[in-house]
Amino acid sequence: MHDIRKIAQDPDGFDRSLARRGIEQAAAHILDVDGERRRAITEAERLRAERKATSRSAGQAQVAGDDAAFERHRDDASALRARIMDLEGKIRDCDRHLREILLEIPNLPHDDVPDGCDENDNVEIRRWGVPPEFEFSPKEHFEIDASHGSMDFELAARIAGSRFVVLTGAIARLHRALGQFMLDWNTTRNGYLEANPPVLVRDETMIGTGQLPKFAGESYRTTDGHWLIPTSEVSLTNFVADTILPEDELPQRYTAHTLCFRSEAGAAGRDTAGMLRQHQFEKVEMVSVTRPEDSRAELDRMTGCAEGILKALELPFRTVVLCTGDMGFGACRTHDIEVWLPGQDAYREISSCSVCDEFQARRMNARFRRTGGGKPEYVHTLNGSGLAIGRCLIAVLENGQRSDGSVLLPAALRPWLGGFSKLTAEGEFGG
RNA sequence: GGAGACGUGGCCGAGUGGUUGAAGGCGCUCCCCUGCUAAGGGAGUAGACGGUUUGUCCCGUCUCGAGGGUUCGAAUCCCUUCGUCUCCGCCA
Repeated sequence: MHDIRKIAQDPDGFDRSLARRGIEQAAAHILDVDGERRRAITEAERLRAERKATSRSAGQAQVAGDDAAFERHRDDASALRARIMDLEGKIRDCDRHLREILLEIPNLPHDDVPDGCDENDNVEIRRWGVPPEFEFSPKEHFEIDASHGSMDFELAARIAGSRFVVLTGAIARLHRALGQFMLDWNTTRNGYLEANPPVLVRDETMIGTGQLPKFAGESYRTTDGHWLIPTSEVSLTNFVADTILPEDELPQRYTAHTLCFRSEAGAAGRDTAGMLRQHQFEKVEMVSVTRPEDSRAELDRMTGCAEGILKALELPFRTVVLCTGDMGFGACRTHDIEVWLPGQDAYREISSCSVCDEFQARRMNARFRRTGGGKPEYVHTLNGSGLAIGRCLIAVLENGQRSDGSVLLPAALRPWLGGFSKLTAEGEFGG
């Protein structure tokens, strides 16, 4: 959500920033409605002050036993009432209208974010690792012998439909190990506080992080009105909703391992094979809440945390800055980390780290107060995957595959795999 | 799911229609006194919005979980909603 005062200071700049994201101009309309609202407020407040004094006089007259004066004051106040209610209705309409407009306008990109339309215009900022060489044609994760019998899409389709999978045996355990490994890594090395939050949330929570009102179709809703979170960014970031934090409690860093649910509306035909894109998946998330002056550095820190996990797992990756056209609704700047998938011969997104500045904080009313005192200021919020677990499983399988159908597993996972470091072609642990 | 109770400022806690933005206590900040610790005295201590100003000054309005309503006037009455707690039922 944007600050109307900032829009008023530089309406053209606001519209220019929107244009970079391909959004048509909005400042003039917003300021029109706001002007109308202000005029109504000023007038209503004037009348209310008058009514207040008149009502007080009526009360005093009644106590004094002056019936004539009481009735006169009462009637005067009564006459003001209709005019005030009229204006209050107008103010409500303006507020509602403004809110509707503002809630649907995306965040503005930072100046140094590259312009562009889609993922083709994203800018690579670094690579790590070397894609492995294979003396055979590397397979996709679901084709590899080691995973073949333990990754059942037909069974999942029978019980749940498309875009689900049933994992069994060693693959299921490997998947679980990845989640545990990442969560432990984030708490012990990256300074995040582990949290286990609700995955069903209310409307306001989804509005706070920006999923609602505009993207209702991308998430699932229960019959009693709850939403299934598409990412635990929603739950974790809203920890600070409606609070005023002391400055010395910033930054706050949370991590969680949760299920995530996405309807994948509009993704028909994309990534239909395998478990790259599912309605239900697991993700370890990182969320930071910082002072405004610290958020940009926090984004680099967070990106580094996510990259560190891939390094520990010895998975080659590249990091890109999303262009203005490819950024999410609430972000000012986003770093995507793309892991190398030999089976696809491509880098694919496995983490997305974004700084939202005060965009989400305004929506959820999350503020802090400087140690020296003063007015509360909005915090800055950041979120990033650390990492998407299902996709990480894919990367581990595809990068570790060998010609005999077995898979070498990253050494870092051994403590979470009972000491094993290999999947046999039969899908059993070994080594 | 059934029955009931409750939601007041950083915290505790008064207050059932008229100068109550809100007694009192605690905490915190500043000052005074006392002259190591302790104790005592005084002052201050919410947010949002609008106007004014652009001087971190002033004025006004709103906010007693939230949103509506009744009334000349509501923290106080009514409705809706969210949350908390207790008892019963059910349940991983």
